[in-house]
Amino acid sequence: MPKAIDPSCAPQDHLSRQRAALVQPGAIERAAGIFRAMGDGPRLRLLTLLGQGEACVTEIATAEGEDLSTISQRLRVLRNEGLVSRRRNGKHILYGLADQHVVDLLFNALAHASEGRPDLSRFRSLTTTKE
Amino acid sequence: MPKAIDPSCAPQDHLSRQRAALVQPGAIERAAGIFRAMGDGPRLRLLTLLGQGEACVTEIATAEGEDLSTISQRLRVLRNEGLVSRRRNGKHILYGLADQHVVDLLFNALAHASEGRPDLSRFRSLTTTKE
DNA sequence: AGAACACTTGAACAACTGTTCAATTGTTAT
DNA sequence: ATAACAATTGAACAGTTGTTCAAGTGTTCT
Repeated sequence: MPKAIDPSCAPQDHLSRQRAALVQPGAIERAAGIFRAMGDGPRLRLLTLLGQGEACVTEIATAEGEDLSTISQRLRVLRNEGLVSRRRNGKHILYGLADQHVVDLLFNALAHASEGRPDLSRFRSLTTTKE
Repeated sequence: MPKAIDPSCAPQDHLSRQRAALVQPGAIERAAGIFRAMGDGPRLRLLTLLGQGEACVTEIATAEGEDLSTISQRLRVLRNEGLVSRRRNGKHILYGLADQHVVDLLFNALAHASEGRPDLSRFRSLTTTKE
């Protein structure tokens, strides 16, 4: 029974799929950097915490039960990818989520990762939308 | 001039910010896993390629100029996080993006990473929406 | 000015990750 | 059944990453 059941993978089909430049290569690398920064449990927890509003480093450290240095290092990674905002307030330095894009990414991934949809109602609203 | 300019970081404020259980802890870990899988240039390129439609491993390998094994390993990581779909077609195994969530994450991050907005018009439509 | 607080940084070390290779499985064709 | 093709797997090695520590910067208070 010599029947062809390989309709979508003919040899010439392979050649036709040229390496598409759908997005500029730099964009992919930057996006990967963003994902890499978010691809760490402790760091992602930190972002969700900042999703509730701005917080200073000490505040975050006590909330997470970690020391200042560790938190500062995690924030550095997030900052290098432009995921968090940073402003001084007296002695303290307040961190927040950088923009709505970050909120969306967080929201999207958490929604995907949660079967019984979580309560993210307080999330979007507190994005420090003040410019 | 002894003026207090530290309104948002009083000590009692720090204590009030309880470790919020906005999302279940497992969800954060899973989301981190997803981001980690996407946080690698070659793997992310692979996802954008699959964003154009299903492709078999050989096809992907020639498009990327890599060998089968390397591509297969990358796909394994993506598969472990549920980011890609997989189905057999004759000799070949066709991979695609798992669902709309993945498309959204990709779209979102690429949009964030691109200043001069890229042409992603062909992206959303070809999501292998067939179940 | 000095002391105390808030945070950052570079270096070092352990843990993890990506690629490659060789061997293996599953499918189709002869 | 044997051969050829398509893809997967485990192991090994190199490169990367996260945490911790000790030392440093900048700010406020007295």
